[in-house]
Amino acid sequence: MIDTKKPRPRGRPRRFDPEQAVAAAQRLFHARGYDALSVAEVTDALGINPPSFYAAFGNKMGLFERVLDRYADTSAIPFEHLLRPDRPVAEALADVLETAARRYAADPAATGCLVLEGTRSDDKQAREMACALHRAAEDMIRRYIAARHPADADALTDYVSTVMAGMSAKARNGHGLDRLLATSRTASLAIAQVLSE
Amino acid sequence: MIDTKKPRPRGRPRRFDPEQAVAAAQRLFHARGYDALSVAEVTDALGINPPSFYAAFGNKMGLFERVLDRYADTSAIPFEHLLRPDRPVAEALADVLETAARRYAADPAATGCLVLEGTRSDDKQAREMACALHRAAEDMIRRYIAARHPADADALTDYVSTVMAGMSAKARNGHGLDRLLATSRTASLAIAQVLSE
DNA sequence: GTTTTTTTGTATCGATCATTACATAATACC
DNA sequence: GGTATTATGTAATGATCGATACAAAAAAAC
Repeated sequence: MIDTKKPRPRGRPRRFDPEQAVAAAQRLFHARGYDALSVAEVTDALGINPPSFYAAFGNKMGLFERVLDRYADTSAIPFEHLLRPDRPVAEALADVLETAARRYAADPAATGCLVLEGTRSDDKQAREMACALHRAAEDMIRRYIAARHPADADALTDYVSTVMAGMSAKARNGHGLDRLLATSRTASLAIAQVLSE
Repeated sequence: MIDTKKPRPRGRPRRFDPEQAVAAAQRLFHARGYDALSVAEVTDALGINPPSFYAAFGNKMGLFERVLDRYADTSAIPFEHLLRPDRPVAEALADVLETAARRYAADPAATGCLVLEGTRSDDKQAREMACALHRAAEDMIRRYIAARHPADADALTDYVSTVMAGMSAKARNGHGLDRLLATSRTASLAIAQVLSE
């Protein structure tokens, strides 16, 4: 049995758990967006004062970075699981869109995709951080398509990415699970048609 | 010949033309978005002081309302012209998407759709004002489809609207005319397939 | 020329934003 | 117990936001 309890650090102990705070902040950022969510709202929700916040996370961007990393680990679309080489490409991409529809509507208080919404923030740093994650996801899709349909990879990746961005926007404008699912299925028709040529 | 020059009003004359100011503000709002654009930037760009601004437009929302109306008149997609009963529905909808792609990429300094971006503002009033225009456009599309394909009207309207929202987002994230056009054409494949059943 | 009306320029308002100075409290180390 | 270390609570910082108070200026009306 390995010693799991870490030795207490030197100074005064924290009155809050940073990991738990990141989890709570993820819900807030997802619900309200990076720009609209103020540090004051975060500290109020966490029951802490600004100095504790800044000591733990540096600044608003620092917390958002932690939140994006956590989102990628816990709530983002599992591309590695969906984009498997042992299934038809069209089927895998349709599954991506359907999964996106389900996630974007899963929590009515935090609709859409945190990353996709982040790519449209007014804050340059937050935007570029979200764009980096977004680009990584797009690259996975592009490489997956290119392995078997290299000629269609770029255009189809743009299409899938555009539909996902649209579905995230629609989810935030009130489209529920049923409408998003129907849209994802309609969108998948185009994918099948492109890849059947 | 009718008297075209209006009689000079009573008090001190304005040093700027409100119509011209709305046109300039349209470019600013389109380029930066409702939330990110400050009144100070507007007054600086117009070369006027805040009191002149508020006397002419009431407040930031008042100017945005004028801008949205002007956008609907001058820069929005001409649905009345595209959605004609004398052409195939699939062709008309594909034309809508292609026209959207062209408009969203037309001005590199003001990409995407002013209305669609407005529907995602953090300001409730601005958002609802843009949503009203957006809803009107969606209703036109829905009625046009329903006239000949009533069973597909709702789902297909959602799909077209989602693709447009996605293309607007992509335009703002750097997609140029070529990529948007390719995406619109891919998206149209699904429309044709749905309506050919 | 005086009055009335409207816009202008200057200067500022209170609210909110992200962030921090500073003294105190709570812990480990010696 | 004394000291070093870290987090805390109170209170405030400068910046920016949308919006205004107020008096002077510029025109028409009389």
